[in-house]
Amino acid sequence: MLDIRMIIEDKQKVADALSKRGYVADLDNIIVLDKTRRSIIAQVESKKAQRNKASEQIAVLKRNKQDASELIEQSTTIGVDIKQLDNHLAEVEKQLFDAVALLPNMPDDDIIAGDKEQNVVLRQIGSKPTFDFAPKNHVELCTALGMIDYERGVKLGGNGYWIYRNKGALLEWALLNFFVEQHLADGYEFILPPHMLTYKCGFGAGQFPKFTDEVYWIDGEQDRTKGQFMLPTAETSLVNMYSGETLAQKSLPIKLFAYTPCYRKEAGSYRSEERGMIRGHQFNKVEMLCFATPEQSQAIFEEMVAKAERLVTLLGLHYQVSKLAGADISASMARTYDIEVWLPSMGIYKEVSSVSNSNDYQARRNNTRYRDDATGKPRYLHTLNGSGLATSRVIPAIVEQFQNADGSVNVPQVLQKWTGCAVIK
RNA sequence: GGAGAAAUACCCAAGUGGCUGAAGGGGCUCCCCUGCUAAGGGAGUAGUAGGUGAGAAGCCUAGCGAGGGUUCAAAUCCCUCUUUCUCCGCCA
Repeated sequence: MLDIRMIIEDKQKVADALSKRGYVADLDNIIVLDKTRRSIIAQVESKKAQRNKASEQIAVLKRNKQDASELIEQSTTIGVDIKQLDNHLAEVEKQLFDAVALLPNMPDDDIIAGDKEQNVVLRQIGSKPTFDFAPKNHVELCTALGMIDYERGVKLGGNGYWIYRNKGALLEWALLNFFVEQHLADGYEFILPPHMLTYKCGFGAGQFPKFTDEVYWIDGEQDRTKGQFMLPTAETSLVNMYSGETLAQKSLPIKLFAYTPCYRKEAGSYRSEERGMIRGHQFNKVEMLCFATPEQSQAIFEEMVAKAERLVTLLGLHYQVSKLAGADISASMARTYDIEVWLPSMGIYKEVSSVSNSNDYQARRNNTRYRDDATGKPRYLHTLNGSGLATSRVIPAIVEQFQNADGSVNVPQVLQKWTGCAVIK
């Protein structure tokens, strides 16, 4: 949610920032609605002041057993006007709110305009592995090694589901353990949230109303605002943990991480290059989420990027870090860096972590504030999130980058204490 | 799933239609008094959101779990919802 005041005071700045996404906003409509809103408020409030005065006088008269019928009549008339104006006001406010809620976040100043093609690779770590044999893709490898059962997964869950088995399940679990261990070492708090969330969470995270139909609803067919949906990422739950609250400044930054499966419809997104575990309806992810003051937030962002990078580095994977261009940043975010691992079979770098700063966009939507020590006033805080990491993208990278000529796969050293083996064959 | 009870400020709590934006207590902040393992006295203590202002000045509006309604007037009466507690049922 953007600040309406900012839209009114500096329309051009907002329009320019949004245009970096290729987003054309009807800000004039918002400004007109706000003007209307103010004028109605001025009217209805002066009427209410009148009525309050009359009520006071009526009370005095009644106490003195005097006749108040004239004032009561007056007050009745005022009441009719108030009701009318209030109804009109509610209508205008809803229109205004909906219009502003639809606007995406403003990319930070240093974010460049344009789509994916404008993304900038900040750094590449490690190098592409070379093979003196014909490398296989992760679907072949995982199937042959009995790690993933794609066919029976479809039997159970339908298209887009798989089963982790045997060493595959062990490797998955090892990754999760590894991530948890690392985040705990950094002092992040471990959270296991509910997987089914209320509409408000989706709105607060900035995913609704735009993506309302891209999550799984378990009820609320008639009225989505009363239903529950399966979370598409732990961010949706974590970012709403303190909604409606005003935190003490000294409690910030708050650093959390959660493990949850993520449930996504991913309707129409299947491409042959996304076979296997690249895009499923359910995948495991560890998510980091921080609440920070505006002053802290940039440093926290860098910290989270560094944390995600360290996980990939410790696994020994070759990866790169991309700074996303305006149109590639999701709607709620002002800045996003992707960490992308090399997938030999596809010849591309695929995202395993996306670290973003929402600034106060989400906090405005879910009303999360902190009390500023200097002014004593509440202020919206900043929310940051980042995967750390999504396992469904990491396992393909591991099996493909660490495969041997005989079809076996080397297990990253840091995971071996959980897998109990150095090679999966 | 059913029945009942409750929700008031940092905490406890009074308040069944009008001088209640809210008694009283605790806590906290400040001041005064007194020297001794602390006590007493006094003052302050609804934050917030919104409108109008140059304005963290005034003035106004809203705000007693949330949302509606009745009324000239609602913390107080009515309806719906949420949460908590108690009891009953269900529990792969």
